[in-house]
Amino acid sequence: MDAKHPVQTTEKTLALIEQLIEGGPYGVTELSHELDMGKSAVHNHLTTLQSHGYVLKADGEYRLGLKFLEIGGHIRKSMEFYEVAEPEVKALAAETGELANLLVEEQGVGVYLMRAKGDDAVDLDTYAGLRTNLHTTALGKVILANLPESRVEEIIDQHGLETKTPKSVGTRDELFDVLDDVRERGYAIDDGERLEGLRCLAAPVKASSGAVLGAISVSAPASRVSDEDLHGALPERVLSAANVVELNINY
Amino acid sequence: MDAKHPVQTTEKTLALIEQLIEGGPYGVTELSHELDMGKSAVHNHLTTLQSHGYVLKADGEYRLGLKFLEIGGHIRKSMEFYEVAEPEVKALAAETGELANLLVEEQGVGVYLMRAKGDDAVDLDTYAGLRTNLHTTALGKVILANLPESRVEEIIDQHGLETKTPKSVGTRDELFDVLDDVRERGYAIDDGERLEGLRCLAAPVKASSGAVLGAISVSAPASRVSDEDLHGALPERVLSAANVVELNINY
DNA sequence: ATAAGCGTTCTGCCTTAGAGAACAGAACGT
DNA sequence: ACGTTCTGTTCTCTAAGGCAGAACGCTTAT
Repeated sequence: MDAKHPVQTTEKTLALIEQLIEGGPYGVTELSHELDMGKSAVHNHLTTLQSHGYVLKADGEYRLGLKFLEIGGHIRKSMEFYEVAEPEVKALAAETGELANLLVEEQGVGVYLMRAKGDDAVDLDTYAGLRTNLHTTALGKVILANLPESRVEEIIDQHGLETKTPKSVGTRDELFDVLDDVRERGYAIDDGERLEGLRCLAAPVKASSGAVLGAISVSAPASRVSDEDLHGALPERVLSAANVVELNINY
Repeated sequence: MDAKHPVQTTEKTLALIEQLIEGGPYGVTELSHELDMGKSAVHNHLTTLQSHGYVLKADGEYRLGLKFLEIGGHIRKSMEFYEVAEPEVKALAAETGELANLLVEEQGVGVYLMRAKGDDAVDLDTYAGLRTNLHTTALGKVILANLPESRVEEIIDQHGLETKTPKSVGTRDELFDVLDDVRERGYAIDDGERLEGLRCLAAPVKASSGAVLGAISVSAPASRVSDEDLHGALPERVLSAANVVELNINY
């Protein structure tokens, strides 16, 4: 939703921050060209951000500081869901030896809260804070499957069904069929849809109200996950982890 | 350093964000009282932040979203030092079974980039992004010891020498004596200074230029770290980890 | 030396942020 | 059902201040 009465000055500051995220470090002149702002305006914004710790100057160039990490870390730490789930996800990674992930939905997209690597884990370039379309991962699908249908429609309308690989779900009907399966099974599977050769299994974490809080998954190369595992031992283990989190949250 | 020509509108937005960090979720009216701003101003700022994903509205209340985690994660991931050091710190935690940490200096304070927990690790409430005064931890001391003396003076002037426990260094002279020791030994020790019963050992990671990039540490309860360990096997292991990082960074 | 680049400062016009009032809706106790 | 009192949101108008553009000091290249 767009703001009815946006604070334009703030939007300029945010545009500047977004630019610094993309590339950088930047000089004042460079940024002023990039953003179509006067040099003085850019300078004023940068020094303001700097005095509050959001931006640093080194060798005459400006870049973002670690204040964003501090704020992000603080926000994550204040989430009960994260605090309860974190040890379970780590345990899951340690026991399976693979990559375990924790995802929540925010504004219709998935946000990774953390990942934990087991001894043999593949090294995807996911990281805490990374956003992903919900329909492209097992984690996302298991969340979509537990949202009201109307909300799913909203999310599709807003974010589309952009597809990463030929195997991905590409149409609305296809997605709803998949979500039906997920609901029936209780977990979601991604067999090479996001990344060729990568198998992924996700289970939902639900509050006592039935609302979905997030999802837990394990990702592993297909070579190490047999078809039997994929429908036997693995879902059992992931569902059990999700269940422990549910119990700990709902006391 | 304060901005010469601060963008006051941006400062109001930042004040609002800082307030949302502290507590929340907040309503518009509540925030307008807290920050001495009109309701319309608060509302305009909040909706502007919301439309850019920084703030979320749920049940009529506003709170910060995970965009900060995304930005922070992105910034951290783009730091070569972090990318190289991260696997070493994890290995250190796994091998020792204790808590391993990674810290960098920014604007005169220490910022934890990550922590990794071994099987027996104590659970301190540090987290990625957390800030700490440099003189209060082994990590910080090992960084101070590798900065130019003039810079150390600056940092003390700016941040003081506030002390957490009676054992901490409390005076300028005492600190410089400690830093001399650290330089001589090559690593820093914190024996219950920050937290009673907690022993901590830190080693610096330096660029080929000699500039200190950050520090690696292991924290463990005193009951599990004998005096011999503290000056024998443990520093050897931590220094080795720091050394590997140095080699990987300097190719 | 000269020039061309940078970041920073300055000034004054004119955009615009925001106080305050008005409004719509929800949540109360009566 | 009713008025009351919260809330978040919209509106208007004017004083405040953002910022374009010019000028300045500095470093680096020619």
